[in-house]
Amino acid sequence: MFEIPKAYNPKETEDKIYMAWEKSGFFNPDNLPGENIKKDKNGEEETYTIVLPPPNITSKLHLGHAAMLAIEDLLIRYHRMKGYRTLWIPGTDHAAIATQNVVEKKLLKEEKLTRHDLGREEFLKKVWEYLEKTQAVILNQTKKMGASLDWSREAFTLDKQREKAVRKMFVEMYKAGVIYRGERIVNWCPRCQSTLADDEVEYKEQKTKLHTFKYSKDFPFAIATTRPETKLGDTAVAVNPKDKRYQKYIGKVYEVDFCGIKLKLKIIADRHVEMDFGTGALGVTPAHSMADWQMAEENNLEIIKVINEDGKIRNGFGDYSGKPVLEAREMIVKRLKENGLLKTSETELSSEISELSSVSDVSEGEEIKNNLSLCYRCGTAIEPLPSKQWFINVNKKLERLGNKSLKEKAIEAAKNKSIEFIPERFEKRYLDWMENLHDWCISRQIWFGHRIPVWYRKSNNNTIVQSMRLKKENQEIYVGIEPPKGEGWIQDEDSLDTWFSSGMWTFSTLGWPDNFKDNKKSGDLKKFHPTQVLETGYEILTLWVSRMVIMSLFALKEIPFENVYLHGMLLDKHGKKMSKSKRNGIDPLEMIDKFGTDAVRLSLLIGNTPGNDVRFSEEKIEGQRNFVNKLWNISRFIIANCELRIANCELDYKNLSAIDLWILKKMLNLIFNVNHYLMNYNFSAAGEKLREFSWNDFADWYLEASKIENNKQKEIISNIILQDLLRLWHPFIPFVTEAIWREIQETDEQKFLIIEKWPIQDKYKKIIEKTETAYYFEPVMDVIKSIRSARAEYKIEPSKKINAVIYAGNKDEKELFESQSDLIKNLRTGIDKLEIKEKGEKIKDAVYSVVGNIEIYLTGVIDKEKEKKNLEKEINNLEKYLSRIENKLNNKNFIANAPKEIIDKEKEKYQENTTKLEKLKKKSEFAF
RNA sequence: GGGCGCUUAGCUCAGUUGGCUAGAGCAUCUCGUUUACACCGAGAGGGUCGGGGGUUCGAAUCCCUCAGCGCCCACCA
Repeated sequence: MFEIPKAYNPKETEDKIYMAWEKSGFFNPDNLPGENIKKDKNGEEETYTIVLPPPNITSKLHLGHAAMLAIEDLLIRYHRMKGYRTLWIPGTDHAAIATQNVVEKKLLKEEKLTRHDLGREEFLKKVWEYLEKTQAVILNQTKKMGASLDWSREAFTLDKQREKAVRKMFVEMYKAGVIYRGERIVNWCPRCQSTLADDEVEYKEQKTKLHTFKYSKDFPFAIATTRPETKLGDTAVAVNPKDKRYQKYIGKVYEVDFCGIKLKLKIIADRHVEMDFGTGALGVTPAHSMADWQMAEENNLEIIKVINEDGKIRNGFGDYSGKPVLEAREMIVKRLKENGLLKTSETELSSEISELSSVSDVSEGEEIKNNLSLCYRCGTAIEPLPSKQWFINVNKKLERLGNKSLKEKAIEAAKNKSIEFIPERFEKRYLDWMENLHDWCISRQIWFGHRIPVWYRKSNNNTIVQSMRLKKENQEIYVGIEPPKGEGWIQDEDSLDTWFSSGMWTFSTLGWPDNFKDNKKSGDLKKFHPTQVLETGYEILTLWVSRMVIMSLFALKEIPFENVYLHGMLLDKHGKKMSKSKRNGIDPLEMIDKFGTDAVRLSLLIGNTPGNDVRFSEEKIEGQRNFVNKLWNISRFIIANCELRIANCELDYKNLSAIDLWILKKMLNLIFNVNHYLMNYNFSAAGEKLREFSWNDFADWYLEASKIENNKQKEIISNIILQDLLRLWHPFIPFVTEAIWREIQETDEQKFLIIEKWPIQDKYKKIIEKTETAYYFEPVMDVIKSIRSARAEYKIEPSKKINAVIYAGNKDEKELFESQSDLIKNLRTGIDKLEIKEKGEKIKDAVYSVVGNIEIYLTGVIDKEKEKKNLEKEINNLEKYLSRIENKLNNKNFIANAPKEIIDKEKEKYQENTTKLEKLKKKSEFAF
């Protein structure tokens, strides 16, 4: 026995066990023993698949990852044991922009070079060199968490196989007319030199100056803007159609000289213009505002691009050209002021204008609050620019989807519950997002990533395109997986949005497109797609989850996953987001080192409900570490005290004692509850039930009792329960359970807990049915608890023995107590002489308590005052309680309206407690 | 501006379709080295369920309203 250490030592066991698991090959579903696998009605094997949300190659394991891994590994291990052919696919994401940024920064810091100094090829070499070093880190850390991922299927969003898939996808979407090249206002980050998707833009509230001015002396009214420099590209002025002040101007065209630049402005009406803001008139700059672009489309306006990709004014705008926007803004404000066109505190505009603009008291630059758009990566202000980009048309009706668009199908999937969200409320968020979805811009002006598989060949005709629209392009286009044959082809410089490749993750990892010929799935794709659950943080629901749906619908005409489980964010103990800069982060690896992986996993699973943020602290982990050790010691006790290791001997069903039956019933219940909670993704409740059973029921009662009453039966039952308990716990805390499993093996043959069968209730049902034991153990527990409680209350020294008399109330219970008298005497009760009677006389000078029909007298302890007070208190409480029930029962409406069970329950409670009250009162009268 | 979530014991959180005297873990207090475990055992205290109103026989739970906190989406030139 004492060769097993007193405390569980995770450090010594975990790595060894992980290596043994890997060696066993059971992480790979192909290696799972066939006889264990469930079959469906058609005789097909049931599978269970999760794809790991691929972490960025440059990231290190943080608590968010740890929570994700704990949850997914739990689901995977549970289903593997339940007999599904279970697959969990690992991989990493190239995270194009993020990675490129990291390498660029490093390059600048270490070598003082920009990527442009190196050129595309050289720069990419640097990126790959960097990856060599970082890519393995996160995956090794993943192993520390005990993740049972099938490493033989490891993938990377930018490896050869995925590159092929991405290109094929692009080509197919292009052929289907879903991918197109178009021009649109994009969020342009002048620093990253790249477009950003809508959801990559962050907003920051700031104060900015709102300028009110007239374009020129001969323009009839003033407009207001925060960005005077963009007004160089205005082609219209918009007013609200209901605005009486401006109605007469609508439709007119003015040619003005705006600070030296000639503008042609059409007055248009647009209902989105707010009359109360500024002057109620808005200069329309189609090239540099999303909203204005929209107006330009509707009113067929000319589009003049003012600002370049570098954030400076373009050529052709006089001395503004080449100036950064802020500088140009100052120049324009200055010039307007000089010309008396700007409304300032000193200079009023002409009377006509001031009248029109009287709504707001505008000075040279009234401070207003607005939201500045920032790049989510580098924080640089975003410049909306028109640019040629590749898009996915989400609204195009597709023959392959029954003449529905990708957007419609994606909405349908959620509405008809083909895809279910846990928690449910996220379905609404998904739908809101989908319903407002615009075409998805998939091209990014970065070098690292999947380069767009499009090649251009210029023709000689070099016409200058006046408008920015793609009317005439004098070039040939080739879209294909391989570069085209022939001379003069140049590949598109841009790369694809990271989400394009990660959106394909469920099927690109399962062999698409090779496993998809003539609309038929084969191989892994057939076996494992659609996957069962996608588990991730709710913050990337729209960013990633929705894209996966779209991509899968297009490529396979099926959903990528059946369920989406979203976990919350992990906050520090004060409810703040953990971050490196705040230094409030808890490093999971440090915690693993200190408390062991199982403790970390358990603390992430218990007390964490789907979709809700959790506050996390080291104390939580410590508490779970204590439990892990408790489980270790429970096992240690059983191993030491029972001769048999694997219980394969028959139970003598007839001779089960009350406590045996009790624990078996508890176990039956436990299996039911754990299954129920796990199937409903309520991991926390499942864990709590397991903890409660293991610690409070099994250890504190059953094992304690078995010290007093040790027999073969108890050894067998302890063993049966321990084994199933280890199975039930395994998905939560795989290392310690596997370690114990090794200890209880009879043979040298290595058997792994990971592929053991999940406990079934039937086994316990059968035992319980066969037994002739009729008693419940609960009354014994009540008596024992009552005695312990009295001992503590009256401060009886633990070493001091007392005597007890129990009036059982009826014959059955009398027999029960007689059979359990050893336990009643010795389970931390310190009873010397115990008398059990059916009923009897009141006993003077004894501590008295009542449980149900049972009366307990403890003698050898006398403290009349305390006894009296306690009795009075209890009687008082009981009377209050009874009067509450009485009121209820006397309430006609209650009797008329409440369901029968509820009324019966109340009546029962009333009966029981009335009897109890009577007994207490009698004792009280008798004793005092 | 629109939407979602949260507010329950000192702390962190459960509380399924309204129905046990509202629960758990941690912390606190008392007692205890009883041969698996002090990372332990026995016992105890602690809550007007954010405020107000309503529906109902009955509300932590449903509705309205107010307040505070957090998140998401959109965006005003």
